[in-house]
Amino acid sequence: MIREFFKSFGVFSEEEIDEIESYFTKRSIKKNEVFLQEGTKCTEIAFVVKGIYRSYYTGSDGVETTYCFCFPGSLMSSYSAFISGEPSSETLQALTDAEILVVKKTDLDQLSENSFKWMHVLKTIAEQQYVALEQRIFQLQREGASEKYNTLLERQPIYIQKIPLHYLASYLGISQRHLSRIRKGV
Amino acid sequence: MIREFFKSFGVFSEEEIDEIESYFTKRSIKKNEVFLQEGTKCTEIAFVVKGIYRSYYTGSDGVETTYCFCFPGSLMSSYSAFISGEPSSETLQALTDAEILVVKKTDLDQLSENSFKWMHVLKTIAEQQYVALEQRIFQLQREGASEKYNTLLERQPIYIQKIPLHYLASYLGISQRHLSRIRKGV
DNA sequence: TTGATTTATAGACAAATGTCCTCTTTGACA
DNA sequence: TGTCAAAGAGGACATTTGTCTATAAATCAA
Repeated sequence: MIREFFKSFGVFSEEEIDEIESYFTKRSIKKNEVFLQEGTKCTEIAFVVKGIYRSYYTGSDGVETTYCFCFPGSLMSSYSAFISGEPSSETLQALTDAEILVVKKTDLDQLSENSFKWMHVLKTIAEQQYVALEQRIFQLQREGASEKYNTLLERQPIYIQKIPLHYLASYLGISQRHLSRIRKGV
Repeated sequence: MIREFFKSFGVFSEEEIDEIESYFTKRSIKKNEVFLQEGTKCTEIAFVVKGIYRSYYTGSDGVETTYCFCFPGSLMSSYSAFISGEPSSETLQALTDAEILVVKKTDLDQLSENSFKWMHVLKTIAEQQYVALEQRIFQLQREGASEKYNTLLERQPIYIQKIPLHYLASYLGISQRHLSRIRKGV
């Protein structure tokens, strides 16, 4: 799975992907355990093999807001904290028992500083992350609550099946009460 | 101004910046003129020297939503369209008489394919864009309308002075009627 | 200057959404 | 298995926000 992920960038040879794989260490995480805690630095990045993760941040009022979810086949980190080196404003927590492949940020930094291919891949990742966020901005900005839910149903039906509703509501920027209403079709 | 911009990445020599400058062509644009039209491909990127630009997209209902604003000292393009090569979903329009420095996308693509420094700079730009969007997500997701307006007042007071309110309202994802109420302090 | 357009405010009302609370179901686990 | 916590639905009501409309002020072009 991780091989396909790195192949998809279309720049690495089989041998290089062998080497890439060797940088990653397998780790198992139990439900509700935290991979990265708000306020700490992001020193490693994970590739999700199994399970679902949730990223959330805590407002000044203490309320937790769900920023996003991570599914198998994709990278997981507090990307802003990874980029900046500053303490993370997000917490990454497993919603189910999970399995990840972990790589040190220092390894990645070193690779990118010394390899054009890696620099290229990390640029591509940054761009992909940007495009994904733009889509969310469009949604948060112009859609009403029920449209948001329907868009989610269409584009990411797996979200609805696997994730507790109050997290989804928070992700969509609405209250759980209201999401319940929407689901009822009112 | 554009020299400072490229110097800020900390990788280019004075001579290289001379060369970079030579890729850019000056262009004047009148108020309300369009730099990039929704549905067309993004073949050039601009550095804003003077004036304010607005990026907006049109929903299936025909309503225009303001995605962001561009001020002097920063790059302007439909970044998603620039990345993907697909037709832009945004229109870039001058809100005032403006002056920009334009570079061809093909030039930039060629530079990044052949230069580690450029690849590095473009990666950095992508990351900066990501971080800025994340901040907006946080705001759109968890803040109420009046908080959004106050945050805007604090962080980007220049927005409020220079930009018509209905664009600001659209940018914040609220109606102009409501923004007017908020300003009145109700 | 004059007239037209844009910009900002605001009243009245309807619709959307949030808060607080309760109840039922489900699932985890001791 | 029994108990407890988590998850989801929903009633009642308050608040927020949107829509439609009108008006005044500001801006701009002829």
